[in-house]
Amino acid sequence: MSTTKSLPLLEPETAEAATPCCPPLTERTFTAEEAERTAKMFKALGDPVRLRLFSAVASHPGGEACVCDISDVGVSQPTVSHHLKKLKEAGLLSSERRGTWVYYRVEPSVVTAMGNLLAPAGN
Amino acid sequence: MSTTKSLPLLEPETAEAATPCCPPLTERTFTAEEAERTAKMFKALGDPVRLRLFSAVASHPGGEACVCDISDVGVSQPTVSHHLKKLKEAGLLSSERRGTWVYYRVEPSVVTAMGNLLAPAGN
DNA sequence: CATCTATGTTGACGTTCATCGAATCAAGTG
DNA sequence: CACTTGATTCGATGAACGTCAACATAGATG
Repeated sequence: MSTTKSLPLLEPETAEAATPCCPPLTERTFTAEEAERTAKMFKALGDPVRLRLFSAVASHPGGEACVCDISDVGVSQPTVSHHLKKLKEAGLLSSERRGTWVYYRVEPSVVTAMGNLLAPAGN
Repeated sequence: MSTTKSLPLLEPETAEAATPCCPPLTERTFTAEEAERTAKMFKALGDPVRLRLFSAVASHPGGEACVCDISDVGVSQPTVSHHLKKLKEAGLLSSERRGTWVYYRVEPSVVTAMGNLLAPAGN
């Protein structure tokens, strides 16, 4: 697909977006690059369908769920797959195939890092 | 249109997006409506320019800043104004005019609520 | 091998979004 | 009054996004 020049720097799909990134939003003004990277994570949760899919996975026992368990969000199967991919690219989910089914799992460190961006200790 | 700004809840139309909303994402699957509402807040931070503006305000002494102090993000003045409005509509910022300048301030309760969505106590 | 089921991928389509320039308005200052 | 800061509007443009239908793939099973 070769994304074009919209990203000056790296964008190896799944991995880089997951890097812990930045200090709390309250600590200092973000640089353009930090903002670019962090915005991707927020944007990933900025869609209702993705938010539902994410909370479905996150609230499943063990923090993981089969696609078949969570795909009842009112959109077609390819659309579900598309959104899960986005969440994966943002580093919020990881996936693993086990036999017939594919399981998605929450990446707790990334989610916690996002939380700390917003609610640093004692704020 | 500034009615007495004694307390931090917002204009009629902007109020909905600001309501604290939902349980932690890990607690249970979001309903469509909850997802719709919550996604708006994440989407508001899902843009690099808005993220920079927000962190600029949040990191200013006192959690508030004049537009003139933060508008150096590489986009035109109407665009800055546009993004600040979006952040306001999402409930993340509030604004107040003092003399010549307009000051934007972080709404800590809303930001904290967002943080708790992601990082509930002890997770 | 043939076939079924569960997912991922592709390509297209319409919609929303970010951005701009330029103009204009509103509020406040001196 | 002129000047400044910031918000608002308008039209326009290109990019990004959400969605689906159709196709492709991987594993299980017959």
